Amino acid sequence: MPQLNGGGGDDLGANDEMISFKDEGEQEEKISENLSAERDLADVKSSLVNESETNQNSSSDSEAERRPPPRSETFRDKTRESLEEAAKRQDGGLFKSPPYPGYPFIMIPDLTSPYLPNGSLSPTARTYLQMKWPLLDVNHGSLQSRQALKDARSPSPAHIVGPFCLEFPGQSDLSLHQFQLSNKVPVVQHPHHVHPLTPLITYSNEHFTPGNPPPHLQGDVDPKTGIPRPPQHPDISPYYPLSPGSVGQLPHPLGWLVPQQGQPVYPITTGGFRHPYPTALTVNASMQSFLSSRFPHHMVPPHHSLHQTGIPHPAIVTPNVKQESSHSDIGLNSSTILYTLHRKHQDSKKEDEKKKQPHIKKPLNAFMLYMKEMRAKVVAECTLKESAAINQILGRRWHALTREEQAKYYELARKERQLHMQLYPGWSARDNYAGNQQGKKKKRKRDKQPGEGNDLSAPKKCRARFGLDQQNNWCGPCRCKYPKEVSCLVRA
DNA sequence: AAGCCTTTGAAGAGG
DNA sequence: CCTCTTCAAAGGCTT
Repeated sequence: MPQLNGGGGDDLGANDEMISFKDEGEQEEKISENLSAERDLADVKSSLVNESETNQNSSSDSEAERRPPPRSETFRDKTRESLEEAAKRQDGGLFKSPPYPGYPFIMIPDLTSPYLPNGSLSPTARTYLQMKWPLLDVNHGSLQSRQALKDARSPSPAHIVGPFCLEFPGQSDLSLHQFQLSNKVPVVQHPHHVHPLTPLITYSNEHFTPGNPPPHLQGDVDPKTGIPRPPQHPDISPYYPLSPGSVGQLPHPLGWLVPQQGQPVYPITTGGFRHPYPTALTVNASMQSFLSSRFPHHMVPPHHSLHQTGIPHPAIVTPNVKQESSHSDIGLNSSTILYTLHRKHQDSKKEDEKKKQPHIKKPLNAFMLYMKEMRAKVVAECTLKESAAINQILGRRWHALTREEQAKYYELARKERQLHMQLYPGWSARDNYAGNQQGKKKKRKRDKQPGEGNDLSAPKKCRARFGLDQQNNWCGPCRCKYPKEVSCLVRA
């Protein structure tokens, strides 16, 4: 695969790798898809959203707007400007300008909302703060915040309904939540699997501005473990566990806006607890020390698995421990957890001794990084929860990205691989193959042949074969047009 | 409980 | 070199 020339310069090296197509049908489909998907989306939107909504939502980075050939002053530019301006007003420069001018995931809270009297935090901003920094006391869970939400959604389009995902790329999270609230969809679906303290950030060191962390983050305490953490190595991947202090020092220009996954790309398995909100409730300091002492070879892989910072690399996953990360653990008292872990540890001790090598996961590729970042947003926008469907949407959006936008992720992935190589010099992807994994069953071979029909890939084939213009030639399932198609693929 | 589904990309295996 | 396969994430669904 082509690699970005890691060198500075631009993402020119990414040109060759931007969009690769596997076969003609696919290519044909993709091309037509790229050209029509947005149109389809627009159709669906327009049929569902009234004009005022549309206008309101038009302040977005919608895919259609993202790539207008003559790009004088795009919407994003405007929104970015307004964002910067608002950020300056609000935080005196806390929020820096985006490192990626074309950053596609700007979700602008309505900073000019009428609900921002006297310069106080707007409800939208409160929502974001709550989402991103739940430790902040921003009317957390209070009636006030709910009222704020309620107020903010007052103009929500109650008429908008749909079993499938409505793609409103530029829609702010809050507005999307408004949609869902108005659609009687379970309350605010803010990204549950987003760790609010580990926003997706770039590798660029320039974002690691040494400064005083926010008061609530003072002391660089791991939100998961509750224990202090050593300073971050400047080279460490931002996808690796970040101390909240670091995060606090990371004024990712859009960090509070970006819908990120809370987990690092390599989910830290501190004590095996892997929860969307791994706060001190999940693992406290004593728990951490217990785990450290009780699971030395579990959690402390060979020397190379510890980054020079002393932070275990998140790519290291010990399957047994991961099993223990059941969400059901939440709510158990510490002694119960300790006992359970102890017993499980006893049970798996022998097995662990056999396989001393921890499972080092593959570094994430560009698309995986993109998915990781955008999944929460798509989930929030959709009523869909099934990852297969979500991934389809993400795949489309991936192709809809501009080269610059994709290049960002290719670059991130490249650095991810570099760091991975440095951390695990002897590691090979082969190590993770099922054949080399003890106790791990080999996945079923997916022998999908191109000619196969009647499978879930059929819609693709019809679309690729006949194109969107000749949908009358499509088979039944294939007529389920995007984005309905996605829901069609989801077995109800 | 384990595996599937679904996406893209990286990397290994094999011809 | 080319093609095929596996795995990385995710979580609901299926077996």
